[in-house]
Amino acid sequence: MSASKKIELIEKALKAFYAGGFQAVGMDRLAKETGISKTSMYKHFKTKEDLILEVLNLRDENYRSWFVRRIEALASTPVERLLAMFDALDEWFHEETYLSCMFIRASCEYPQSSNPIHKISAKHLRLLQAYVIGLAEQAGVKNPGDLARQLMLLNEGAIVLAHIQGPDDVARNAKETAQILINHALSQ
Amino acid sequence: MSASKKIELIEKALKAFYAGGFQAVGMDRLAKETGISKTSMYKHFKTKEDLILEVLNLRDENYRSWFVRRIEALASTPVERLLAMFDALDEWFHEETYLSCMFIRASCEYPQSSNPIHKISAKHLRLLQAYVIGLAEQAGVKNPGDLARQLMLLNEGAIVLAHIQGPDDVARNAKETAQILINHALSQ
DNA sequence: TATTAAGTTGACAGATCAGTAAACCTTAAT
DNA sequence: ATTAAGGTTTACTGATCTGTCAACTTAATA
Repeated sequence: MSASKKIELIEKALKAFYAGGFQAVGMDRLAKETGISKTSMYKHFKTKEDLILEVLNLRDENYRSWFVRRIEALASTPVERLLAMFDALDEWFHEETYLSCMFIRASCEYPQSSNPIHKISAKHLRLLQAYVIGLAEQAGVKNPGDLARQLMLLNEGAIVLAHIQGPDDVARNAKETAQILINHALSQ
Repeated sequence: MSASKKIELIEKALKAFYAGGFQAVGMDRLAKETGISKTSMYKHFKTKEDLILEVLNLRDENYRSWFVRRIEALASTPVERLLAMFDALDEWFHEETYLSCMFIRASCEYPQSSNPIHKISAKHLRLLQAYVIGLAEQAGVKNPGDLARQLMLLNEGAIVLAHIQGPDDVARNAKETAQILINHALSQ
């Protein structure tokens, strides 16, 4: 399979799995929706699970890249950036296709922590948290690790609530909550 | 099907679906694991989805009942109870079988908000939030709704992080974060 | 132009899926 | 002892699942 065809497959698979679910979308349906034959798919992916893993890797890279760039576009200082996290989330929540975070979805469909699909979800969260710790350090708070963990709680909670209850107000509430926590962290 | 057999089926189905996933666990496997024949199951449940809905209803009742009783056992005053939410969560997170919240799991496997399974997840969250608003009101904060939403963000965030990253420290971090938010709410 | 590489099509194997049915068994009630 | 109710066993239908294969088509390359 040519490299460009492979990327095309992964991108299309990402959309299909996100919209329909990893288990609900089978390889026959995936072939129909992507326009790529099963034989081609199995030329480059040993199994369906291998494809899912590549899909999650691509999603991780794309999401974190977007997230960082979006935050940097929305705010200039580290403190403002910590808050801008939630502005970025708000944009994402209000996308018509929003259906929670692909990694939460993956870890729910494959709940055992030993599962490679689940492990990628854990890695994704570690990388996100590392970024937030970085912002918290730049913001000059006394305990950047603590603040980062607090904001991660809000981040993940907002993602879930926006999906289950609808996107309105969730990110705004999370941002207001973050403001309180950041103010508190700065006053230590 | 006798009423007691039906409850037994729902309870055993709850365990099987929680451990393995709603879609991954089929009706044949469910029959093997519950010791109840498929013919019996279909005498009382028109479809697999009907069974899942009953499972979620039972889980909702059981969980909220346990949650309220556990919090009341752990703390006496409304403020302490708001914090004790996270002590209760901590106990749950450290159960060996812990695999996130069944409603987050359900909404991830059935992500479309029009799906009845997804709707039950939304209802569960509304009921939980109503309870927390009640505690916040009793605690005498100026904006109980705001505080309740903040604590729900922590609640859902903690549930997800405990599942994906492991249970250690998650509920404790959430409790410390809640303390900050409660103190802030009380000082308004 | 011939050859090679990459991809498609349609069929297949073996398994599992949700749901149904007939025949049978067990238990409870009369 | 008989009957009714409730449940089980086994097989079934039609569909879908993952993954593979042979034959074919299209594109790229020498």
